[in-house]
Amino acid sequence: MLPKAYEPAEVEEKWYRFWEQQGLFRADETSTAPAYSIVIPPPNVTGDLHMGHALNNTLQDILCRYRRMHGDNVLWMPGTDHAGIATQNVVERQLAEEGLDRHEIGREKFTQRVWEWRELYGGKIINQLKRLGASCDWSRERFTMDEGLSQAVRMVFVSLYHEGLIYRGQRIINWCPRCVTALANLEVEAEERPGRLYHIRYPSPDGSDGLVVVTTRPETMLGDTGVAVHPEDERYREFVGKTLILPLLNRKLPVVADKYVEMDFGSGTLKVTPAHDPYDFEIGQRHGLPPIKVMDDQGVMNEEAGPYQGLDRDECRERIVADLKEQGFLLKIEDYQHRVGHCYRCKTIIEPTLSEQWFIAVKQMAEVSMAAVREGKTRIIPEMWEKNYFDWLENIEDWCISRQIWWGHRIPAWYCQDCDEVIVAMEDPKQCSRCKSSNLVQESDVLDTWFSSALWPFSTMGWPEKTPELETFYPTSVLVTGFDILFFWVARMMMMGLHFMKDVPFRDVYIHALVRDAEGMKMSKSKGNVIDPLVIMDRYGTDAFRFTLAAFAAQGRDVRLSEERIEGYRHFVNKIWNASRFTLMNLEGVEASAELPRPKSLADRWMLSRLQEIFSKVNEALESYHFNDAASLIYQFTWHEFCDWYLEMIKPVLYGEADKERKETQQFLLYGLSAVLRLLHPFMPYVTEELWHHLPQKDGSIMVADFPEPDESLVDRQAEEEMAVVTDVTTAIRNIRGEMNVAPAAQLDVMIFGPDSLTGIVQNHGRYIEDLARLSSLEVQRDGERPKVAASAVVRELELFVPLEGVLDLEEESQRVKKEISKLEPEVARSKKKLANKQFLNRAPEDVVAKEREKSERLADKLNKLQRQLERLRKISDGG
RNA sequence: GGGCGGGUAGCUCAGUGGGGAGAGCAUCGGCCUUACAAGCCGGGGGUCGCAGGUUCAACUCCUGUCCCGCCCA
Repeated sequence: MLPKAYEPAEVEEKWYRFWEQQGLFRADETSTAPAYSIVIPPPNVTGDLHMGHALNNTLQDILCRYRRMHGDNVLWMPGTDHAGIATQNVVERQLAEEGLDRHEIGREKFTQRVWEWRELYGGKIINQLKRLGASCDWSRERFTMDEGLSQAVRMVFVSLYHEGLIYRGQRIINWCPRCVTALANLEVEAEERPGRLYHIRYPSPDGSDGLVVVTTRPETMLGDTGVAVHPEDERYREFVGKTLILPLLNRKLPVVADKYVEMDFGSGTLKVTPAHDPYDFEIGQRHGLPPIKVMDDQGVMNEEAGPYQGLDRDECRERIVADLKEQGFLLKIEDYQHRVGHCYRCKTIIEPTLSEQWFIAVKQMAEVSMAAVREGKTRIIPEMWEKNYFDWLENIEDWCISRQIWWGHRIPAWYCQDCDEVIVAMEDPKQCSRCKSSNLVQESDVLDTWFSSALWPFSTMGWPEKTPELETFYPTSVLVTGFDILFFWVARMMMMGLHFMKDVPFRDVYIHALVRDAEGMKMSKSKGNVIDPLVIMDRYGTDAFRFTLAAFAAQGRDVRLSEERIEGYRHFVNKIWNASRFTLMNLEGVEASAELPRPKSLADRWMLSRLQEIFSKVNEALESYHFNDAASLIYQFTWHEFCDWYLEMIKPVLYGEADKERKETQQFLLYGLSAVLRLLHPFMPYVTEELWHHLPQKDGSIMVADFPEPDESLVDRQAEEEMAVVTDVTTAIRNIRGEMNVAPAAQLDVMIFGPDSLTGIVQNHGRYIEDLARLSSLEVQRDGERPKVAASAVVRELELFVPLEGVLDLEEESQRVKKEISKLEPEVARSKKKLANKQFLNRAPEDVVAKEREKSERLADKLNKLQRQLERLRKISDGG
């Protein structure tokens, strides 16, 4: 017999090992079964499993297990991402603890250290995914820095270069002085913060007032090479073409007219710093103003900064402000709220800087990627994200892909030291292709990590080789991910997939929400509101945790997680456990039969019929990514139909003497439980597997059992209708029992009056009612003398009486009936009013009117019956 | 400034091709009834953000408005 409560810790590890040993996660690239494939969003090797991963992978696992049970050939491709900057930061910190920095040990030693680090800790998150129950095909695990994937990266780079889509150029890029690397525009997070507006006077050479410029970053004035005004600005027309003097450095600055200048902002003038602002750079290009870089890579002022050389950019700002003030050039400082770019990895303020970097021209690929979604080759679900996808791709700018770090795919470009030739090739070149010089130096930059991630759906399957995996599993069925990487990753995979595979990387993109804390705040270490999934799994079991995530994963809505809710679903796991325990205790001598007999009893007919609807709705929900609907359907059925009603209804049969009847019901009980377990398996893999093995003759894994599909022939409307009468009557009697404070142990006599259509049902299924409502007798008549001292209720057209001679408090019972009446009256009134409205009768569809008539009659009848009962009570107490 | 999402029971959230408002948790009353007290039975609780409009009929459609969150500039 099963223990009284489910202990997750004892079974989880056992079954995960079992699945792996049985090879149940393995995909077969040669199978002809329908293929279903998902590539995992590769977590960072540096990472620990957080709530985002837990949700993301739970949903993927649900889909994979569901499809597997349908007989699909499922590939869930796992792996990790080398996470260039993040990983490099981790190892650099480690070095710092040893008093070293990477430059001391050199590039080769450093990357070796990173690999060592990866060997030691890189498997951590993989094990955490296993803990979650993820049914990935681990035999195919990939890493973005693997040999094969690196080959794919190189192939893509070389191809795009030769197609002219990758180029090298001088541009204003986003520079992180802490990470000492360029970043893509996407990798900069704009953050609102309080700053200041400095009004600075740039005098004319003759010593007159000149113009006042306004800036939030006074230190950049050291790089100013001009001042711009709007060509239509009357105020400054006379200055155009003249020069001004840059304070502190006494540089001559030409005044130019450019439409980019906003006349209404500040003074309507603009200091132009072409080397430190993207718009200024463009203005500089238009007017021949040279860029002057005034900072080095660490954000320290360089020799161009004159007396300020060697100062850090923040110190420099202070000094400049002080100097300007002292020399009378600073006219005003205002508080000003503005948005400042921060590095998405280290939160340092980004410095826009002129720099030579590698870029991908993405406009064309963006067009193709938009078309693919527009044409429905890839669906984005929920649809609302399509708009974001389009907006971003429409406004896309060239992607800066070079990073000045060491950990990553080194750019396969070589510079000839003798003739300036750039060589980009699949094989490392020995000599210059133009001048044959062997004096070649490889580009030291590596590629943006997202460059390799963009290839993930096909690089993991062996591209550029033509592999059976690609043949079978590309395009993948669905990509499951959070909206935060829609641009970083999804859009870029679309571009690369379409460009190199000539087909979309996935048919569907399912975008799920963010996991937040119970207050709706994003979880973060700095806020200290992080809930650790591993702790949760220890405390409540993986199944309860997964089910909670699924139950809250409503489309388009964030998941607010709190432990209370997880605890609630742990109760559900336990409920299933105990329902199984009950079943197993009552299955003695039953064998799992291949063929089910036709159900005869109401309980069996009803339960089977209800199951069919659940099957069809759960399938529908999972096919359309409505995880929460699927979860709550199963929850509702299992708890409130299967356990609360069905199991209670069949107890007398199971405990009874009638062998044939019992044997039959046992069959259905087993079938019902098996169905529930199979429905639940994608959500709760562990407990369902454990229970599966306790069922008679279930040796295999539930992982490969059939997911239930509806069988129309088992749908039994009549049984459902009759059951509704039984439950309504039962509930009404229980209600009386509760409201009248009748001891639960006391058995009641009940009399029921009403039309044959209903009394027939009550009569036929009286046994259930007697049992469920604990009756000593149930008398059913069409009509007759109503018992005098009795509590009553009206159920449909049935009048129910519970004689409570000597027990009944007449006043209390009158109050109870009155309460019923007062609940009913407004409803009756509303319905009558509606039917009195000619407009309604004329314009509403016939069936709606008919339904309203029927309802009105029903309510009126019920009201009438209650009023008669109230009258009877009054007579008794009057006659007293 | 532009875009998107949300405002439904005390809390967290479902729900709509327009036709009698739902769940879980919490709460109240009664039960240790031999699967489960992590349970069972019963009850209470909402003018569906606000204001207009369309309609016989609006939580649902339209317009405006307020509040909250996110994204982009």
